[in-house]
Formats: sequence, C-alpha cells, structure tokens
Amino acid sequence: MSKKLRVRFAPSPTGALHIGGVRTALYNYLLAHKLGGTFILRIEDTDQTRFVEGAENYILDSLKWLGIMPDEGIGVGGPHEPYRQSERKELYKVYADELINSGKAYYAFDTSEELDAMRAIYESKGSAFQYNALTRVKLKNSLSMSEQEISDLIASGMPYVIRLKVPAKAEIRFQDSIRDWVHVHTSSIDDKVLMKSDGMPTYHLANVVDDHIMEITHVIRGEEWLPSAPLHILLYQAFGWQPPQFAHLPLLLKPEGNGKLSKRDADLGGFPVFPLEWKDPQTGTISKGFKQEGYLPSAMINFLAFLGWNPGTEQELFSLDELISAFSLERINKAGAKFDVNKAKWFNEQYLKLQDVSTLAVQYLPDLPKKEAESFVHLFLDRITFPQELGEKVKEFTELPTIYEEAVVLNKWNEESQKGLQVLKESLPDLELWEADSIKSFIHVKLEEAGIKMGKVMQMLRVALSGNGAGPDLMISMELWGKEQVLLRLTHAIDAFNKR
RNA sequence: GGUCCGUUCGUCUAGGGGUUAGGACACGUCCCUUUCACGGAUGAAACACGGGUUCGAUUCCCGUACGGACUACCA
Repeated sequence: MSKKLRVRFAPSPTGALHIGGVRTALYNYLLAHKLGGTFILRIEDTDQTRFVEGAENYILDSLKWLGIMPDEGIGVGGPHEPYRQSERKELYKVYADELINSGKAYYAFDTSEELDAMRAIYESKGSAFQYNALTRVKLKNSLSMSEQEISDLIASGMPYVIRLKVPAKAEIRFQDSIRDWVHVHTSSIDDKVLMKSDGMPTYHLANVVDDHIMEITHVIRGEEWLPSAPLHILLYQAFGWQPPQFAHLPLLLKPEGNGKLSKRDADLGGFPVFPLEWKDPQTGTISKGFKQEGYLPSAMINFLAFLGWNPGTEQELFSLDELISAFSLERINKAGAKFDVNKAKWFNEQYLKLQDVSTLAVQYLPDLPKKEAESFVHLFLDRITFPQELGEKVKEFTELPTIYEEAVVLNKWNEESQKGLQVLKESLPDLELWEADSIKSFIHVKLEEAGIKMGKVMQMLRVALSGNGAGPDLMISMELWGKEQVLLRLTHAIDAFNKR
C-alpha cells in the first residue's frame, strides 16, 4: 500500500510571486488532483530580513485568481498547523539538537567576517573556500575545540550556528522524476548551516523537517534546487527518514538572449511576470500583473502548463480539469523554456472567444444598454486579445472621425467614388428599415441605378464613416451607428474630401 | 573557477536505431470576407559539433562547444 500523495508549494514571502513560481504551484496542484492527493501551501519565512509585508496575501490571491487553491495550509488550515515556518521555530531547534546529539551536526563559532576573509584568501589563490571535512578541523567549531571551550563559549553568549557534518567520502544519488538518477560526491557539498545564529533554521533544515512532518510524498520544485537536493538527501539520512520523491522543474527563461526570466525582462518586453499587479511596499514601485493586463485565468493556466510539459497529443486547448487528467510528471521536459508572450496572447484570444458574450458586455461595457453592448462584443470579440480593449474599440467606434486614412483617400477618392458617396448621402434618408441586410441591399440598388460599381465606392464609404480603411463589418457598423449618425459622418467626410 | 543539469524549426514542443522528422505560436502566400480580423488551406523553417557502437544514428555511448542553475548564517 502506498501512502496517500501529499505535495506542497512553499514560497518565501519576499515580494510578488514570480510566474515561474506560479507554474510550480500549478504542477503541484495538477499532480495532487490527478492522484487524489493533498496540495499544501506552506510559507517559508525563515529569513526575517527579506520578509515583505503583503507578500503572503499576494500569493494566496494569485492562487485564488487562477483557481488553484491549496487543500491544506496557509489560508485553509489543516492538521499540521502552523504552516508558517517562522511560527515553527522551536520545532527546528529540537531537530537540530537531535543531530548535534547524534554527532551528525556541530556548533560553529566563526563569524561572517572571518568566513568572508577565508573566502577572500582562497579566491586570491584561485580556488574556492569550502567549509567541509578538510577545513572544519582548522576552524572554530565543536569539532576542533574541547568540550570545556565549547560550553564556555556558549555560556558567554557567543553567537553560533549549527552545521551539518557532511561525510568526507560518499556518493549521494537519488532518482529525480524528471532527470532520472543524479549523482553527487559529498566532497563537493559543504557543511551547510542548519541553524542560523538568530535561532532560525535555514531553508535546508526547515524544508526537510517540515516535508517529513507534513508527510510530503513528492517535492516538485524549480531546478534551482537541484544542486542542494543531495544535501537534503544527506539530511534525510542523518535523521533516518525516508526522503520524498523529487521532481526538479525546468526553469523559465527570458524570451530573448540568455538567462532566467526576470522582472527586468518583463519591463523591457512590455509584459508582466507577476500574476497580479504588485506594489512594492518599500519603493512604491508598481509592477504589472497578468490579471490587470487582461489575461484570463484559463488562458494563463493553459499557457503555463505547456511551458515545460505537454500531453503528447496534438490537443492544445485544455481546461483545468482536462489538464488534471492528462498531467503526469513523466511528461515534463528537462530543458528550460523561453517565455514567449505571443503564445500567451494566442491562448488568451482562444479563451476570450469562449467567454459568454453577455457577461463580457456587462463587465466591460457597463455604461451601455445591454443589447447594444452585446452587439459591440459580437462585433469586436475576434479582433481583440484582451477584454478591456472592448472599451477602447467602442470609444473609437463611437467618436466622430477627425482624420481619414490618407493612403486610402489618396488612392480611392476620385470622380466615381465622389459621385457614389453623393448618391448615398442623398438616398440613404429614404431607407426605412435601418438594419444591416437592408442597408446593404439598398446601397447595392442605389449605386447600380447610378451606374456605379459597388467596389469602387465601398472602401471610401468605410473611410468616410470610420476614418479607417479597415475594420469590422461595415453594414453592421452602419446599423449600430444609426441613420442619423451615418448621414452626419457622410456629410462631414464629403466636405473634408472636397476641400483637399 | 568548481559542482550539477540541459541542447529537435526564431519560440513552445512531438517523436525516436531505418520517418517525406509531426503539431502549435510567430512569419509568407492563397481562399473566405466587396475591407480588416476570425476561420480554412498552404509555404519557408530544426535534430549543436566531433568521435564511437551499429548494416544503419537525429535517436544509444564518449568527448567538445554552447546554454542554464547552484556555489550565503537567501530561499
């Protein structure tokens, strides 16, 4: 009998949640729901210096917006409360002491300055300093000092950290769901700090302890954690615990050039990297959010799911439920994926077209009569990427044109089109039924009577009425403008063209 | 520098010892539409390089190159 699947998303509240973190959360959510497991949200706030006010709520709001809320943890509670590591501080101390007592960890009294100095010396010799089996005997710690010295130091209030005593010669190996076997020799791992001098655990300790206590079965996290995974394995071994199954996700890379996606790329490329708009409480700087830009949650989910994973079929559009049933860790890619905002836009267009017309009308054109608003939605829906463009389109549509597309006027304003517009200006007032189809046949008839080819006039008519050479269906547009408005626009335009 | 991870069209990717190397985005052309957009069709576009193994390698192995991550009392 295998244990019930439990996964966790464990961000730090150091600012807005990055889109890569959102994808990590998504994959955790998908796996949990696929296998009937539990998706846990834990906050890793062991670095008090980097804590940012509001970040935790931001994370929750983001997950809520996307519809991938946790089943347990921050915001929902559960059997392992608290889910905020800063509130579990005492717990980690117990486990660190256990390691001290079993000889798997030791106290170290070196100051940051001393260590920095060591690093500088090594660097000047062209090598890198490591706090490990080779160097620890020469440094200030409980392995190099007598028991008396140690207890005196601790009693005197000398700050200390607790470090893991990494074995000198051992091969660490573990099987990653995405990368298969990963081997690392302990000689390349240093004696990482487990407890900081402020009494807080480091990520490594807190993470392993919590994952064990919370009975996490699968750790799905970003590839940036791959190098420290062997250390975590060592920690599990030191405690005598069974490590969870690891899956290290490929990174999200910047769209152009090299490197991982950063906020700077977003500013440069004019797209967001955060799910929601974020105002930095310290600097007051506001960063764009996908939500505010007009991305739909369904589009974001679909887009993000496909950045590093695919179902192996040719289906591209997946609802969250479809993703849940199609998802598997085995189909996650190894290589990093460049973030392509064009693809994100395409997904948004696809999902926008699937939206309910009357809902869009109410939401984005609230000042218009419902029926009219819905007509506008129909008119513009497949010409926009973001729903809020609806308002801009309608505004542009409703305003009288003041400039006329020059290239078209230059090409198409001639004797024949002039005569055609004149004919329409004079005859259109007679049209009783002001509706797209009848407008169309009326124009057809009137022009034919005057011996003018429709094709010679239509584009000029469009420019005359809208100012643009291209746009939505002209007959429907005329219906929406109304007879009076059309005649007004026509008169204005003919005057303007004649003055040229 | 060291350690680890990776590399199929511009981008996201499918595939996998013998394939016309497939799809999607973006781009071009055509059709639809008296415009544009949508939609449809179509085109251009890829196995990083060098060695093995093999009858045969893009696929397996090894190197090289390139890219990435990590290398804090940050996560």
